[in-house]
Amino acid sequence: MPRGLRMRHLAMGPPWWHGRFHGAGFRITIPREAILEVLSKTQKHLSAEEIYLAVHRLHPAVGLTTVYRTLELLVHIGLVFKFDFGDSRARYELSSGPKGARHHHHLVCTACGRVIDYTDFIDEEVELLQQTEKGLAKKYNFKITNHLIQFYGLCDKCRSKE
Amino acid sequence: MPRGLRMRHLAMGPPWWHGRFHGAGFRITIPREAILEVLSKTQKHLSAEEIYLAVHRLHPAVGLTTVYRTLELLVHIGLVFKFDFGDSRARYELSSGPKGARHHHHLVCTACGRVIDYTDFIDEEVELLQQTEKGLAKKYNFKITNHLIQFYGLCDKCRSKE
DNA sequence: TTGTTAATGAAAACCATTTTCATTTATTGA
DNA sequence: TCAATAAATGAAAATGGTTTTCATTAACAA
Ligand SMILES: [Mn+2]
Ligand SMILES: [Mn+2]
Ligand SMILES: [Zn+2]
Ligand SMILES: [Zn+2]
Repeated sequence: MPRGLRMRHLAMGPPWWHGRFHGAGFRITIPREAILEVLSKTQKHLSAEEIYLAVHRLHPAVGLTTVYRTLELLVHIGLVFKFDFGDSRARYELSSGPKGARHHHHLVCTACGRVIDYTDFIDEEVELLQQTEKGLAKKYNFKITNHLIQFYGLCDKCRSKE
Repeated sequence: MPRGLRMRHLAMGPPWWHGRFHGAGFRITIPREAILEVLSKTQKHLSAEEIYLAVHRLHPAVGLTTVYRTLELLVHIGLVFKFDFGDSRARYELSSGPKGARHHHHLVCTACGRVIDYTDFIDEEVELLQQTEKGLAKKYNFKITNHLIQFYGLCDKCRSKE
């Protein structure tokens, strides 16, 4: 028996997100495992095709259609965030890992497309957002579930090229 | 001589945005006039096709291609904002009128797609944003030129249908 | 008015995403 | 363990908003 594998399996247990799937009545499949694997191993904001290419290395049978469908599902159950950074394709990012949230917003360079995650000033932001959300909810009778904040400008490198 | 017309013309002068065009070396054309006319007469967030249809009533010769090209130009020179509210087509809005800015952000209903402009809490927001932008500019050496804030949730009507 | 060149419109191309449909596979309960 | 069943998948085609191409038109400086 391959001891290493056995031990690793025992030590790891099923991935933390299995519960989310079973709970919602969805099946755990190789494409889904692979896509979550890819997303959990990067800090980047990958497009559907980039995810497809990464998955394709280990699982050449997985198709781009399935990547799109899986991403839609993951967004739907809240495991993944979908963003538009203005490059005419959707970008995806794991919403949080097993350890918990890592809430952040984005800085987008309008020249080269670079995207920077930032977590500074989040505290003040969160406070303002809560206040704003409360006020808006009352005034417009809106039930706010989410928000999007992005800053646009020129990054370090593109600034010096001006 | 049609006195009414003459007087109106004298009273109005050339539209306020003509200067912006000439200054940037762009020509003033019927399609461009018509598109700005449409945008200045609505509070809605129109799609390219909706603008095209509205322009088409008075100027049937104007094509959809020109609408796209003009909108791109208007966004480029800062007269128009382009938004993505998640309905898979861009939405456009005049950035400000002759009287000055009317800065606002958006509340988007994820059920029916309704978009509400809001201007409340903008003061506090602006303060936080300035602070945040300053901090981010320093930390990441980013030159911030713009920001996007949107809240998502369920509107009045969609809430009661749940 | 005229010459230059930007702007335009129709049609075709583009391309990220979605749909279709026949096939495969995860799950369940006998 | 093994069918039964419905969910999930992959290939190919379709979709639809947007962009490109290219011949024609028109803004405007001289
Ligand atoms: Mn991010
Ligand atoms: Mn608005
Ligand atoms: Zn850059
Ligand atoms: Zn609604």
